[in-house]
Amino acid sequence: MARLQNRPGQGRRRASHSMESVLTEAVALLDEAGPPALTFRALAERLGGGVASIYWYVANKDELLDLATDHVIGSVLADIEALPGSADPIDDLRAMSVTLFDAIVARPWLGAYFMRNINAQSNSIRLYERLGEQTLRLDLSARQRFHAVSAIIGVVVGSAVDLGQEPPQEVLDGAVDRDTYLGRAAAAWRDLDPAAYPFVHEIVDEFDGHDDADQFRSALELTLAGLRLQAGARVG
Amino acid sequence: MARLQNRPGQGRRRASHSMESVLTEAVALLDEAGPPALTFRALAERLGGGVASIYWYVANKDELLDLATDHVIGSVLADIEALPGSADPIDDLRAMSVTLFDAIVARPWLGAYFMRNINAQSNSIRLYERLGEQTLRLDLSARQRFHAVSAIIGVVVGSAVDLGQEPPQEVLDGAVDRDTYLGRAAAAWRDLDPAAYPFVHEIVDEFDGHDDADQFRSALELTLAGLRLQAGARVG
DNA sequence: CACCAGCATCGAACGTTGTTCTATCGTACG
DNA sequence: CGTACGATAGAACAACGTTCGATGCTGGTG
Repeated sequence: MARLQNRPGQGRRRASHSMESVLTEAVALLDEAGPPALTFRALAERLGGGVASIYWYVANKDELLDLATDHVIGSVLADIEALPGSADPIDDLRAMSVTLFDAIVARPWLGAYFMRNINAQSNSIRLYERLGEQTLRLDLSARQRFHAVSAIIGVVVGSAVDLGQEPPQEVLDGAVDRDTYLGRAAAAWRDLDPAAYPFVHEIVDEFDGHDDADQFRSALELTLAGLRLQAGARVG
Repeated sequence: MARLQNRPGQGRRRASHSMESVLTEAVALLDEAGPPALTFRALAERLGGGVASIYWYVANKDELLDLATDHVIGSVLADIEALPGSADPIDDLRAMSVTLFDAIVARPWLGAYFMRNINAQSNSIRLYERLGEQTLRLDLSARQRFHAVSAIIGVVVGSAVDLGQEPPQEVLDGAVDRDTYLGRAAAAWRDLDPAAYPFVHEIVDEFDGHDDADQFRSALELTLAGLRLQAGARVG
């Protein structure tokens, strides 16, 4: 079987990548169509190269996801470090959390992969550090500080996972938009027996057309209120 | 090509399943070796039947996961409904949350699939209802109740996702146990520059050998404290 | 200038997965 | 006895992650 390419001036160019370009295109694929769209073949085509070449930069798909996640966490970290800062550490914690949450809203796939990076990848650790430094300004024990940061990240990720897993494929395809999808679920809830499901009927109007950001902010405020109480209780 | 089976008294028996057995075996596979172990072929072999037969019971793998999740949520729901109940709705919320968390600790795969079922599957909706009914005993607006339940579930799932995603394969293989894995991460943290990472150094001893249950309980207490404050503030 | 080492790239192949197609079995009912 | 239908199953397909072996390119050395 004769090789057809490899003619000097005419043949197909070899692609030349870089770690940067690999991660950038990987993120682009994730942004455009979610995790299922990130395949080695799709990524290779986007880079104009072969499938196996990607393995020179990453050991496997898990590492690719880890690095891609940390790549965008880097820009989130830059946003967080650019925040003005205030006299109240809890206000700063809120601002940082909202920044992180907004980033996950913009990139729903981020929520699922963010947490497993915190212990390992550099930008994620720095983000963890920045959150934690605010707790150093509060009168807490080391254990309380550790738990406080875990709680805040838990709230962010918990809310993010909630909204990140919602689209059941038809929303992503654009066939059904998010509001009508939520409305459909709300309609099913309204069909439930009001006697057996008093709470669901109580809040179905709130659920219908609710804003995820409001939901997150409320959860965050509960945790921050508890934290402020905990810090205050220690002083007096 | 002659068919070899189908001899009357001797041939290989046809398998006869049921929705129950399919879900039970699917859960068993998930319990034994996690999500990667749940394949249609492995499930079919366990059921003693063919691969395609499973598709008579479920439309696709997503539905299989949804139903398997709701299947075990059913037993969690039974545990929750068997709880004694108290005069304080927040105490009841805590007891329910801990029950749910314990179930996810016992089945780490549950955390990843639990949330996307809440809007659709029957047992998950009932669980949502039971949590929500406790908020009906608090002096809150409908919106506050909706957000409170979302916040609590967010805390549970956020903590659960944290501990559910930790094992990076070597822990599951049994090659490395969880404590030495955490210790390894802690050692890496200790190598960081103390001047650049003051918070990480402050809490690394807490992180090393920490108990996930403590971490969850602390996060839950913060949210419940905030909730109690919110309910109390409305009365006076 | 020729040559070589090693970095970087690539096509092709392998094994496994979810899913579908089509054929078949077995039983309850007329 | 036969027929319709609930239920089962083997084989095949496309897509995926991953590996293998071979090849191109480039900078330094003789």
